[in-house]
Amino acid sequence: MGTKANSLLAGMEDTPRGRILAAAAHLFQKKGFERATVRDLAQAVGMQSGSIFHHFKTKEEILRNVMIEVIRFNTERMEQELKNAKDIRGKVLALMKSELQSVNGETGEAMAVLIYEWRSLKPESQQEILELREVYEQMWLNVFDDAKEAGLIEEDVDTFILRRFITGALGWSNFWYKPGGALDISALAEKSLSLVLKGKC
Amino acid sequence: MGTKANSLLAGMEDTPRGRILAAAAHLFQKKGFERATVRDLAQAVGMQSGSIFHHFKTKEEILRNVMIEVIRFNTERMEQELKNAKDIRGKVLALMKSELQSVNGETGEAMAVLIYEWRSLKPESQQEILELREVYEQMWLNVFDDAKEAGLIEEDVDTFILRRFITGALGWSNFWYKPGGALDISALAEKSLSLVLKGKC
DNA sequence: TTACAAACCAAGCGCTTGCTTGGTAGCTTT
DNA sequence: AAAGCTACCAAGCAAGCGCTTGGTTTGTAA
Repeated sequence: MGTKANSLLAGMEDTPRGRILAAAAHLFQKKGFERATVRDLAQAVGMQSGSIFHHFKTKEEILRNVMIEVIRFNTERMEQELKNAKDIRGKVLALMKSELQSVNGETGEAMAVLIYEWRSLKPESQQEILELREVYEQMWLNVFDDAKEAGLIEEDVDTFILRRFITGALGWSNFWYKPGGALDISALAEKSLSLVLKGKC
Repeated sequence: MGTKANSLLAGMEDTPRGRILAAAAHLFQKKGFERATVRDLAQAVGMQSGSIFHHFKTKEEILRNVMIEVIRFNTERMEQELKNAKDIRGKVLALMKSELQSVNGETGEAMAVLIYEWRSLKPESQQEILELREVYEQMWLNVFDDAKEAGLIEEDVDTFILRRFITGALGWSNFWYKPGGALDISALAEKSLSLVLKGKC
Protein backbone atom coordinates (compact mmCIF):
# COMPACT_ATOMS: atom_id res chain seq x y z
CA MET A 1 0.00 0.00 0.00
CA GLY A 2 3.09 2.25 0.27
CA THR A 3 4.25 4.56 -2.53
CA LYS A 4 6.14 2.72 -5.20
CA ALA A 5 9.61 4.08 -5.75
CA ASN A 6 10.58 5.00 -9.29
CA SER A 7 13.81 3.41 -10.41
CA LEU A 8 16.68 5.82 -10.75
CA LEU A 9 17.68 4.36 -14.06
CA ALA A 10 16.82 1.23 -15.94
CA GLY A 11 18.72 -1.90 -14.93
CA MET A 12 20.44 -0.29 -12.00
CA GLU A 13 18.44 -2.26 -9.50
CA ASP A 14 20.21 -5.49 -10.39
CA THR A 15 23.14 -4.80 -8.09
CA PRO A 16 23.00 -4.10 -4.34
CA ARG A 17 24.65 -0.76 -5.03
CA GLY A 18 21.94 0.13 -7.51
CA ARG A 19 19.16 -0.95 -5.20
CA ILE A 20 20.57 1.21 -2.42
CA LEU A 21 20.90 4.25 -4.69
CA ALA A 22 17.36 3.88 -6.01
CA ALA A 23 15.92 3.54 -2.53
CA ALA A 24 18.05 6.44 -1.35
CA ALA A 25 16.75 8.72 -4.10
CA HIS A 26 13.22 7.88 -3.01
CA LEU A 27 13.84 8.32 0.70
CA PHE A 28 15.98 11.45 0.43
CA GLN A 29 13.30 13.16 -1.60
CA LYS A 30 10.45 12.05 0.60
CA LYS A 31 11.97 12.88 3.96
CA GLY A 32 15.04 14.95 3.19
CA PHE A 33 18.61 13.73 3.54
CA GLU A 34 18.92 14.50 7.24
CA ARG A 35 15.61 13.04 8.32
CA ALA A 36 16.04 9.88 6.25
CA THR A 37 18.10 7.53 8.37
CA VAL A 38 20.46 4.78 7.35
CA ARG A 39 18.11 2.42 9.16
CA ASP A 40 15.22 3.57 6.95
CA LEU A 41 17.35 2.97 3.90
CA ALA A 42 18.48 -0.46 5.08
CA GLN A 43 14.90 -1.54 5.71
CA ALA A 44 13.90 -0.34 2.25
CA VAL A 45 16.44 -2.60 0.57
CA GLY A 46 16.02 -5.43 3.07
CA MET A 47 19.23 -5.52 5.01
CA GLN A 48 20.68 -4.44 8.36
CA SER A 49 21.73 -0.83 8.77
CA GLY A 50 25.37 -1.73 9.24
CA SER A 51 25.45 -3.63 5.94
CA ILE A 52 24.89 -0.41 4.02
CA PHE A 53 28.43 0.57 4.91
CA HIS A 54 29.79 -2.44 3.12
CA HIS A 55 28.73 -0.71 -0.12
CA PHE A 56 29.28 2.96 0.73
CA LYS A 57 31.75 4.44 3.18
CA THR A 58 29.43 7.17 4.48
CA LYS A 59 25.86 8.36 4.16
CA GLU A 60 27.04 11.44 2.31
CA GLU A 61 28.75 9.18 -0.21
CA ILE A 62 25.35 7.70 -1.05
CA LEU A 63 23.91 11.16 -1.64
CA ARG A 64 26.87 12.08 -3.81
CA ASN A 65 26.44 8.99 -5.97
CA VAL A 66 22.72 9.53 -6.44
CA MET A 67 23.54 12.98 -7.78
CA ILE A 68 26.35 11.82 -10.05
CA GLU A 69 24.25 9.06 -11.59
CA VAL A 70 21.30 11.30 -12.30
CA ILE A 71 23.42 14.02 -13.90
CA ARG A 72 25.23 11.54 -16.13
CA PHE A 73 22.01 9.86 -17.22
CA ASN A 74 20.13 13.06 -18.00
CA THR A 75 23.01 14.83 -19.69
CA GLU A 76 23.39 11.91 -22.06
CA ARG A 77 19.68 11.74 -22.77
CA MET A 78 19.49 15.45 -23.52
CA GLU A 79 22.47 15.23 -25.86
CA GLN A 80 20.65 12.50 -27.74
CA GLU A 81 17.39 14.43 -28.01
CA LEU A 82 19.19 17.55 -29.15
CA LYS A 83 20.69 15.64 -32.07
CA ASN A 84 17.24 14.55 -33.21
CA ALA A 85 15.89 18.10 -33.28
CA LYS A 86 15.74 19.68 -36.71
CA ASP A 87 15.38 23.43 -36.36
CA ILE A 88 16.13 25.84 -33.54
CA ARG A 89 12.59 25.92 -32.22
CA GLY A 90 12.82 22.15 -32.09
CA LYS A 91 16.03 22.33 -30.13
CA VAL A 92 14.54 24.65 -27.52
CA LEU A 93 11.54 22.38 -27.27
CA ALA A 94 13.85 19.38 -26.90
CA LEU A 95 15.63 21.05 -23.99
CA MET A 96 12.38 21.92 -22.25
CA LYS A 97 10.89 18.48 -22.77
CA SER A 98 14.08 16.76 -21.75
CA GLU A 99 14.38 18.68 -18.49
CA LEU A 100 10.71 18.22 -17.66
CA GLN A 101 11.20 14.52 -18.29
CA SER A 102 14.20 14.50 -15.96
CA VAL A 103 12.28 16.28 -13.24
CA ASN A 104 8.99 14.45 -13.52
CA GLY A 105 9.87 11.11 -15.07
CA GLU A 106 11.66 8.08 -13.72
CA THR A 107 14.60 10.16 -12.54
CA GLY A 108 12.33 12.71 -10.86
CA GLU A 109 13.08 11.73 -7.31
CA ALA A 110 16.81 11.77 -7.90
CA MET A 111 16.54 15.15 -9.64
CA ALA A 112 14.71 16.62 -6.66
CA VAL A 113 17.48 15.32 -4.46
CA LEU A 114 20.07 16.87 -6.76
CA ILE A 115 18.36 20.25 -6.60
CA TYR A 116 17.21 20.47 -3.01
CA GLU A 117 19.74 18.47 -0.97
CA TRP A 118 22.70 20.49 -2.11
CA ARG A 119 23.43 21.77 1.39
CA SER A 120 24.02 18.27 2.71
CA LEU A 121 27.05 17.72 0.50
CA LYS A 122 30.47 18.56 1.86
CA PRO A 123 32.23 21.34 -0.04
CA GLU A 124 34.51 19.06 -2.07
CA SER A 125 31.52 17.06 -3.27
CA GLN A 126 29.68 20.26 -4.16
CA GLN A 127 32.58 21.25 -6.37
CA GLU A 128 32.58 17.88 -8.11
CA ILE A 129 28.84 17.99 -8.80
CA LEU A 130 29.09 21.58 -9.99
CA GLU A 131 31.60 20.60 -12.65
CA LEU A 132 29.36 17.83 -13.92
CA ARG A 133 26.42 20.22 -14.14
CA GLU A 134 28.37 22.79 -16.12
CA VAL A 135 28.48 20.55 -19.18
CA TYR A 136 24.73 20.27 -19.01
CA GLU A 137 24.19 23.99 -18.54
CA GLN A 138 26.41 24.86 -21.46
CA MET A 139 24.10 22.95 -23.78
CA TRP A 140 21.26 25.22 -22.71
CA LEU A 141 23.23 28.40 -23.18
CA ASN A 142 24.43 27.40 -26.65
CA VAL A 143 20.90 26.76 -27.88
CA PHE A 144 19.60 29.97 -26.33
CA ASP A 145 22.30 31.98 -28.04
CA ASP A 146 21.48 30.35 -31.37
CA ALA A 147 17.81 31.13 -30.82
CA LYS A 148 18.64 34.73 -30.11
CA GLU A 149 20.70 35.01 -33.27
CA ALA A 150 17.82 33.52 -35.25
CA GLY A 151 15.43 36.10 -33.80
CA LEU A 152 13.39 33.65 -31.74
CA ILE A 153 14.50 35.32 -28.52
CA GLU A 154 14.39 39.09 -28.23
CA GLU A 155 17.57 41.11 -28.56
CA ASP A 156 17.52 42.60 -25.09
CA VAL A 157 17.04 39.29 -23.24
CA ASP A 158 19.99 38.07 -21.18
CA THR A 159 20.19 34.36 -21.97
CA PHE A 160 22.12 33.73 -18.77
CA ILE A 161 19.31 35.10 -16.68
CA LEU A 162 16.68 33.51 -18.87
CA ARG A 163 18.23 30.09 -18.28
CA ARG A 164 18.07 30.70 -14.54
CA PHE A 165 14.43 31.64 -14.69
CA ILE A 166 13.76 28.48 -16.69
CA THR A 167 15.73 26.33 -14.27
CA GLY A 168 13.45 27.47 -11.51
CA ALA A 169 10.24 27.26 -13.50
CA LEU A 170 10.86 23.71 -14.71
CA GLY A 171 12.41 22.44 -11.50
CA TRP A 172 9.45 23.65 -9.47
CA SER A 173 7.12 21.48 -11.55
CA ASN A 174 8.29 18.59 -9.42
CA PHE A 175 6.13 19.99 -6.64
CA TRP A 176 2.87 20.29 -8.53
CA TYR A 177 2.88 18.32 -11.78
CA LYS A 178 1.33 14.88 -11.55
CA PRO A 179 1.91 12.59 -14.55
CA GLY A 180 -0.94 10.45 -15.74
CA GLY A 181 -3.47 13.28 -15.93
CA ALA A 182 -4.81 15.09 -18.98
CA LEU A 183 -1.61 17.08 -19.34
CA ASP A 184 1.36 14.97 -20.42
CA ILE A 185 4.97 16.09 -20.36
CA SER A 186 5.08 16.91 -24.09
CA ALA A 187 2.09 19.20 -23.71
CA LEU A 188 3.62 20.83 -20.67
CA ALA A 189 6.83 21.40 -22.61
CA GLU A 190 4.85 23.12 -25.37
CA LYS A 191 3.25 25.40 -22.78
CA SER A 192 6.61 26.25 -21.28
CA LEU A 193 7.87 27.38 -24.68
CA SER A 194 5.95 30.64 -24.38
CA LEU A 195 8.16 31.59 -21.46
CA VAL A 196 11.14 31.66 -23.78
CA LEU A 197 10.13 32.36 -27.37
CA LYS A 198 8.60 35.68 -28.33
CA GLY A 199 5.18 36.21 -29.93
CA LYS A 200 3.10 33.24 -31.04
CA CYS A 201 5.15 30.11 -30.97
CA MET B 1 33.59 37.79 10.20
CA GLY B 2 30.49 35.55 10.05
CA THR B 3 27.57 36.16 7.71
CA LYS B 4 25.26 38.87 8.94
CA ALA B 5 21.70 37.68 9.33
CA ASN B 6 18.98 39.73 7.70
CA SER B 7 16.17 40.58 10.05
CA LEU B 8 12.93 38.81 9.35
CA LEU B 9 10.97 41.98 9.69
CA ALA B 10 11.64 45.43 11.02
CA GLY B 11 11.40 45.83 14.76
CA MET B 12 10.87 42.18 15.40
CA GLU B 13 14.25 41.79 17.04
CA ASP B 14 13.22 43.81 20.06
CA THR B 15 11.60 40.85 21.78
CA PRO B 16 13.25 37.52 22.62
CA ARG B 17 10.63 35.82 20.52
CA GLY B 18 11.54 38.01 17.56
CA ARG B 19 15.23 37.45 18.02
CA ILE B 20 14.73 33.71 18.07
CA LEU B 21 12.59 33.77 14.93
CA ALA B 22 15.06 35.94 13.05
CA ALA B 23 17.98 33.71 14.01
CA ALA B 24 15.94 30.63 13.17
CA ALA B 25 15.15 31.93 9.68
CA HIS B 26 18.85 32.44 9.13
CA LEU B 27 19.91 29.07 10.53
CA PHE B 28 17.14 27.02 8.95
CA GLN B 29 18.01 28.40 5.55
CA LYS B 30 21.74 27.97 5.95
CA LYS B 31 21.76 24.44 7.32
CA GLY B 32 18.24 23.14 6.82
CA PHE B 33 15.72 22.61 9.58
CA GLU B 34 16.94 19.16 10.55
CA ARG B 35 20.62 19.95 10.58
CA ALA B 36 20.19 23.21 12.49
CA THR B 37 20.04 22.27 16.16
CA VAL B 38 18.32 23.98 19.04
CA ARG B 39 21.78 24.43 20.51
CA ASP B 40 22.90 26.30 17.39
CA LEU B 41 19.88 28.53 17.66
CA ALA B 42 20.40 29.18 21.35
CA GLN B 43 24.00 30.15 20.77
CA ALA B 44 22.96 32.53 17.99
CA VAL B 45 20.66 34.46 20.31
CA GLY B 46 22.93 34.12 23.33
CA MET B 47 21.12 31.79 25.69
CA GLN B 48 21.14 28.19 26.83
CA SER B 49 19.45 25.60 24.63
CA GLY B 50 16.82 24.82 27.22
CA SER B 51 15.78 28.46 27.46
CA ILE B 52 14.49 28.36 23.90
CA PHE B 53 11.63 26.22 25.14
CA HIS B 54 10.48 28.94 27.46
CA HIS B 55 9.42 30.83 24.32
CA PHE B 56 8.33 28.01 22.01
CA LYS B 57 6.96 24.61 22.93
CA THR B 58 8.79 22.69 20.21
CA LYS B 59 11.34 23.21 17.47
CA GLU B 60 8.65 22.69 14.85
CA GLU B 61 6.66 25.49 16.46
CA ILE B 62 9.54 27.84 15.70
CA LEU B 63 9.56 26.78 12.07
CA ARG B 64 5.80 27.26 11.87
CA ASN B 65 6.02 30.78 13.28
CA VAL B 66 8.80 31.80 10.91
CA MET B 67 6.55 30.77 8.05
CA ILE B 68 3.45 32.50 9.38
CA GLU B 69 5.27 35.77 9.98
CA VAL B 70 6.82 35.89 6.55
CA ILE B 71 3.57 35.11 4.76
CA ARG B 72 1.66 37.78 6.70
CA PHE B 73 4.33 40.39 6.09
CA ASN B 74 4.71 39.77 2.38
CA THR B 75 1.01 39.39 1.67
CA GLU B 76 0.37 42.76 3.22
CA ARG B 77 3.22 44.40 1.36
CA MET B 78 2.05 43.01 -1.97
CA GLU B 79 -1.51 44.21 -1.33
CA GLN B 80 -0.11 47.67 -0.74
CA GLU B 81 2.00 47.71 -3.89
CA LEU B 82 -0.88 46.42 -5.99
CA LYS B 83 -2.99 49.38 -4.91
CA ASN B 84 -0.32 51.80 -6.08
CA ALA B 85 -0.15 50.27 -9.56
CA LYS B 86 -2.05 52.17 -12.22
CA ASP B 87 -2.58 49.93 -15.22
CA ILE B 88 -2.56 46.18 -15.68
CA ARG B 89 1.01 46.03 -16.88
CA GLY B 90 1.91 47.92 -13.73
CA LYS B 91 0.06 45.41 -11.61
CA VAL B 92 1.90 42.47 -13.13
CA LEU B 93 5.16 44.31 -12.62
CA ALA B 94 4.19 45.04 -9.02
CA LEU B 95 3.58 41.34 -8.39
CA MET B 96 6.90 40.35 -9.90
CA LYS B 97 8.83 43.03 -8.07
CA SER B 98 7.08 42.31 -4.82
CA GLU B 99 7.82 38.60 -4.94
CA LEU B 100 11.43 39.17 -5.96
CA GLN B 101 11.71 41.55 -3.04
CA SER B 102 10.28 38.92 -0.71
CA VAL B 103 12.68 36.27 -1.96
CA ASN B 104 15.82 38.37 -2.15
CA GLY B 105 15.25 41.19 0.34
CA GLU B 106 15.18 41.26 4.10
CA THR B 107 12.67 38.41 4.25
CA GLY B 108 14.70 36.31 1.83
CA GLU B 109 15.94 33.79 4.33
CA ALA B 110 12.51 33.27 5.81
CA MET B 111 11.03 32.89 2.33
CA ALA B 112 13.56 30.20 1.49
CA VAL B 113 12.58 28.42 4.66
CA LEU B 114 8.90 28.74 3.74
CA ILE B 115 9.52 27.22 0.34
CA TYR B 116 12.09 24.54 1.03
CA GLU B 117 11.40 23.33 4.58
CA TRP B 118 7.81 22.39 3.92
CA ARG B 119 8.47 18.70 4.62
CA SER B 120 9.54 19.41 8.17
CA LEU B 121 6.11 20.69 9.18
CA LYS B 122 3.63 18.27 10.65
CA PRO B 123 0.48 17.81 8.52
CA GLU B 124 -1.74 20.08 10.60
CA SER B 125 0.77 22.91 10.32
CA GLN B 126 1.07 22.34 6.59
CA GLN B 127 -2.68 22.80 6.28
CA GLU B 128 -2.56 26.04 8.25
CA ILE B 129 0.26 27.49 6.14
CA LEU B 130 -1.48 26.39 2.95
CA GLU B 131 -4.56 28.40 3.84
CA LEU B 132 -2.49 31.51 4.47
CA ARG B 133 -0.76 31.11 1.13
CA GLU B 134 -4.01 30.78 -0.76
CA VAL B 135 -4.91 34.41 -0.14
CA TYR B 136 -1.58 35.41 -1.60
CA GLU B 137 -1.90 33.14 -4.60
CA GLN B 138 -5.36 34.41 -5.42
CA MET B 139 -3.98 37.90 -5.88
CA TRP B 140 -1.70 36.57 -8.59
CA LEU B 141 -4.43 34.68 -10.38
CA ASN B 142 -6.78 37.68 -10.37
CA VAL B 143 -4.20 39.93 -11.99
CA PHE B 144 -3.22 37.28 -14.54
CA ASP B 145 -6.84 36.82 -15.54
CA ASP B 146 -7.27 40.58 -15.92
CA ALA B 147 -4.11 40.70 -18.04
CA LYS B 148 -5.44 37.93 -20.23
CA GLU B 149 -8.72 39.73 -20.75
CA ALA B 150 -6.81 42.89 -21.64
CA GLY B 151 -4.83 40.97 -24.25
CA LEU B 152 -1.49 41.21 -22.45
CA ILE B 153 -1.38 37.44 -22.02
CA GLU B 154 -2.18 35.19 -24.94
CA GLU B 155 -5.55 33.49 -25.18
CA ASP B 156 -4.28 29.93 -25.04
CA VAL B 157 -2.13 30.40 -21.92
CA ASP B 158 -3.34 28.65 -18.78
CA THR B 159 -2.87 31.26 -16.03
CA PHE B 160 -2.85 28.55 -13.39
CA ILE B 161 0.13 26.86 -14.98
CA LEU B 162 1.75 30.19 -15.79
CA ARG B 163 1.65 31.16 -12.12
CA ARG B 164 3.34 27.92 -11.21
CA PHE B 165 6.11 28.48 -13.73
CA ILE B 166 6.58 31.98 -12.30
CA THR B 167 6.60 30.71 -8.73
CA GLY B 168 9.51 28.48 -9.61
CA ALA B 169 11.34 31.04 -11.72
CA LEU B 170 11.22 33.78 -9.09
CA GLY B 171 11.73 31.51 -6.11
CA TRP B 172 14.85 30.02 -7.65
CA SER B 173 16.45 33.48 -7.82
CA ASN B 174 17.22 33.06 -4.15
CA PHE B 175 19.96 30.65 -5.17
CA TRP B 176 21.76 32.86 -7.66
CA TYR B 177 20.75 36.51 -7.36
CA LYS B 178 23.09 38.61 -5.25
CA PRO B 179 21.82 42.09 -4.34
CA GLY B 180 24.24 44.98 -4.44
CA GLY B 181 25.54 44.25 -7.93
CA ALA B 182 24.79 46.06 -11.18
CA LEU B 183 21.37 44.40 -11.42
CA ASP B 184 18.94 45.60 -8.78
CA ILE B 185 15.61 44.01 -7.96
CA SER B 186 13.57 46.46 -10.01
CA ALA B 187 15.66 45.73 -13.08
CA LEU B 188 15.36 42.00 -12.47
CA ALA B 189 11.58 42.39 -12.21
CA GLU B 190 11.51 44.17 -15.56
CA LYS B 191 13.45 41.30 -17.09
CA SER B 192 11.10 38.76 -15.62
CA LEU B 193 8.13 40.49 -17.27
CA SER B 194 9.03 38.99 -20.64
CA LEU B 195 8.28 35.55 -19.22
CA VAL B 196 4.66 36.57 -18.81
CA LEU B 197 3.65 39.30 -21.25
CA LYS B 198 3.61 38.68 -24.97
CA GLY B 199 5.58 40.53 -27.60
CA LYS B 200 7.57 43.60 -26.69
CA CYS B 201 6.71 44.70 -23.20
C1' DT C 1 9.63 46.61 50.47
C1' DT C 2 7.35 43.13 49.19
C1' DA C 3 5.09 40.18 45.64
C1' DC C 4 5.10 38.08 41.39
C1' DA C 5 5.76 36.81 36.78
C1' DA C 6 8.77 36.61 32.83
C1' DA C 7 13.37 35.32 31.36
C1' DC C 8 16.91 32.55 31.87
C1' DC C 9 20.70 28.93 33.63
C1' DA C 10 22.78 24.36 34.82
C1' DA C 11 22.28 19.80 34.48
C1' DG C 12 20.92 15.94 32.44
C1' DC C 13 17.39 12.23 30.72
C1' DG C 14 15.96 9.16 27.23
C1' DC C 15 16.44 8.33 22.69
C1' DT C 16 18.27 8.22 17.94
C1' DT C 17 21.98 8.89 15.00
C1' DG C 18 25.97 7.43 11.74
C1' DC C 19 29.12 4.19 11.91
C1' DT C 20 32.25 0.10 13.72
C1' DT C 21 33.32 -4.46 14.92
C1' DG C 22 33.88 -9.41 14.65
C1' DG C 23 32.07 -13.02 12.68
C1' DT C 24 29.44 -16.14 9.14
C1' DA C 25 27.14 -18.04 4.78
C1' DG C 26 27.72 -18.95 0.13
C1' DC C 27 29.74 -18.62 -4.32
C1' DT C 28 33.90 -18.82 -7.30
C1' DT C 29 38.55 -19.92 -8.39
C1' DT C 30 42.57 -22.77 -8.09
C1' DA D 1 39.28 -29.36 -0.92
C1' DA D 2 41.39 -25.36 0.24
C1' DA D 3 41.51 -20.51 -0.20
C1' DG D 4 39.56 -16.18 -1.02
C1' DC D 5 36.04 -12.96 -1.92
C1' DT D 6 31.56 -10.62 -1.75
C1' DA D 7 27.64 -9.87 0.83
C1' DC D 8 25.68 -9.77 4.73
C1' DC D 9 24.13 -10.14 10.21
C1' DA D 10 24.05 -9.17 15.26
C1' DA D 11 25.43 -6.26 18.57
C1' DG D 12 26.65 -2.11 20.21
C1' DC D 13 29.49 2.35 20.90
C1' DA D 14 30.15 7.31 21.22
C1' DA D 15 28.11 11.42 20.12
C1' DG D 16 24.45 14.40 19.46
C1' DC D 17 19.57 15.21 19.52
C1' DG D 18 14.98 17.57 21.33
C1' DC D 19 13.25 18.52 25.40
C1' DT D 20 12.49 18.57 30.79
C1' DT D 21 13.33 19.88 35.33
C1' DG D 22 14.21 22.70 39.43
C1' DG D 23 15.95 26.57 40.76
C1' DT D 24 17.82 31.59 40.19
C1' DT D 25 17.97 36.28 38.39
C1' DT D 26 15.71 40.42 36.76
C1' DG D 27 12.37 43.82 35.70
C1' DT D 28 7.74 45.75 37.04
C1' DA D 29 4.06 47.00 39.78
C1' DA D 30 1.48 47.36 44.24
